[in-house]
Amino acid sequence: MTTIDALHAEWLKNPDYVEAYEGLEDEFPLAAAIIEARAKAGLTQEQVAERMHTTQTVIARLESGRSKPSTRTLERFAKATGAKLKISFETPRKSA
Amino acid sequence: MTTIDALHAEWLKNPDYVEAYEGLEDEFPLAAAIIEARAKAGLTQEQVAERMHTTQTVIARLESGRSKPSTRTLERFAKATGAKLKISFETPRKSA
DNA sequence: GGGTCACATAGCAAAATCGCTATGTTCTGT
DNA sequence: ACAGAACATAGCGATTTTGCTATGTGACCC
Repeated sequence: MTTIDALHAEWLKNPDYVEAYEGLEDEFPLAAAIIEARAKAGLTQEQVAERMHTTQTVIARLESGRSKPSTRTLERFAKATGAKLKISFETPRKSA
Repeated sequence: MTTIDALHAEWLKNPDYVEAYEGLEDEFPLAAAIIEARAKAGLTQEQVAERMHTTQTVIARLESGRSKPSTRTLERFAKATGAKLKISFETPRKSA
């Protein structure tokens, strides 16, 4: 476990987050994915913001689901959290 | 096979598209995904544009990879092609 | 209580995407 | 060669996201 993980483990495993995006994943699946990605990275909003060269406000807005971010922003967020952005279009069965 | 599929099958299975995004999927994976989604839907750029209440120009710009579309646009595109937008953050192994 | 940390919200200027028209290119069929 | 279809590109106003500061809330520790 890295130092960062250890330091933030307390509030990361806090059920607050679980609750938070359990309610969100229906309404704002993107926001939920963002929250989860940051949680997995073990970073605070401000730390992610730093790595994106922006402010904590922006991250909060992303996680609130009150914005339709561009792929430019999503890419930067992915890099900041050490993740890889994956956008795909799932085509449902067209059978009977 | 629907009527639309039949009508457009000719140029849809045309290797042009395969070539096109085979070169793109490295540089512009999103553009490639968009092209593929439209191909699977069997629609022309103009038809997709209509369903998105926009113009053919916009679709061309999306598929060219010269834009960083917002998730609002991606959602509309997904609906237009009968697909489901899926955005996720893939977290790589952090093991040795 | 006082202080700090993490996160949320408000509001506005700057920058980006979006929507649109006009026009060009390539291919196909006649 | 001509006409039409499908797609690409240029350019510009309109709408949206972005970036920022200021401020508020709740939790934790001293």
